[in-house]
Amino acid sequence: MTMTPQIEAFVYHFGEMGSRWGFNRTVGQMYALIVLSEHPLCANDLSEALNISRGNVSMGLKELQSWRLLQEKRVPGDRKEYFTAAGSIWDMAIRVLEERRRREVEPTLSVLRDTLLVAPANEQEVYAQEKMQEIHDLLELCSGWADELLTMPPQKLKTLMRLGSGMGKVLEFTDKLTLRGPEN
Amino acid sequence: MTMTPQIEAFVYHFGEMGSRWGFNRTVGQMYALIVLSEHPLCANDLSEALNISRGNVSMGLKELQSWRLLQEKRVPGDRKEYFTAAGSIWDMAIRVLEERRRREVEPTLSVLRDTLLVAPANEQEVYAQEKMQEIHDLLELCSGWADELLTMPPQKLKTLMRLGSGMGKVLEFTDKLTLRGPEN
DNA sequence: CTAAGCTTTCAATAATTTCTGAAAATACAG
DNA sequence: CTGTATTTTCAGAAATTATTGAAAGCTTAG
Repeated sequence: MTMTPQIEAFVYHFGEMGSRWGFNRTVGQMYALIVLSEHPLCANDLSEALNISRGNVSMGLKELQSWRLLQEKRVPGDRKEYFTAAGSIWDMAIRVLEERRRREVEPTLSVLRDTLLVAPANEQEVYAQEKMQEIHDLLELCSGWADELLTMPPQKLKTLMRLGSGMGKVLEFTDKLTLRGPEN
Repeated sequence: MTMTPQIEAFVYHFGEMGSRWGFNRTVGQMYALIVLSEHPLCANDLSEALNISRGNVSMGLKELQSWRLLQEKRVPGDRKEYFTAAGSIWDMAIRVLEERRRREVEPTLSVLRDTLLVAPANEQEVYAQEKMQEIHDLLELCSGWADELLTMPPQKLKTLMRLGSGMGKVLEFTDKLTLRGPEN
């Protein structure tokens, strides 16, 4: 397992970005390499290609699996476990978003809900609760919308995204509908 | 400056989540406290309330300003600088998203564009480039869509988000339109 | 059952990030 | 200007996070 300079460039870049996506450098590198490899890779391949210890690879694989990003492959007569990326690039994006919502947004919503149940004890808390309510409502709105989008068939979602500025027009139309709808 | 237990709970929680949003614990705490405070806070208020050094506060404020999240207030006859949150909660969300796209997605797109300009040198790179092209296209689609959404008047965006499952129906309608449109 | 081939675990260590506090720089009232 | 209040900077310390590697734990072919 050796990486070509091109592949190496992307793998290292993705490693740097990794922390932004919720995992650390080596986990990012591992995933990038797996995604770019046509054939399944085993732990040793990763360890050698990325120059990281076998133990680190093991932990990284566990992490990637907790994100449901890997597909395990077994080769008959070979005891090693091999891995490829689970699903398409689109699937990967959806899984990362789902998982991040679960890990980042839900806990915050939970804290906010708890806090908002308690009556404000003074002037200061009245204001703070107003703000927390706003944050709560915004997060809940976004979270619900994300749900909606993520469960949509990918093809439909792509259509929606490609609508571009057309979306404004569509909205003017639906605006009129929802004003007469059950909510509002 | 003392925090009530309620406010403290949220401030600390937001500190923990902070790293997910692109800044560190104390910067997250500082921002949460500023958002929840009705009155402008100065560096000393933050330093005392959060038990962090004056120097740390100074760096944190600089960081928050680079995200365009603070509004500076000056009190006549007082040399200190005071800060409040810039804009509404909604504005804050939009700024964080804008900034994150700039800091996280753009660099990746740039690396991908560069890499995709070079002809694949072998079998392995042919496959890798296919995948990188897919990633590039997805990122660009999302990035362009985010642009669209973020420049939309907030009221319109809220309407769109509240559409919920109605969006599927709207899409079936627009599907027919775009099939006849200039693209596709 | 046994032993070889892999994987996992985890204490120790390394690397990175964050934080402090004192000194330097800046801003401003008088 | 001057003197003081305030902010910024940054080298070193502390805290956190990531990584290693050796030992223990599985798994499976024979």
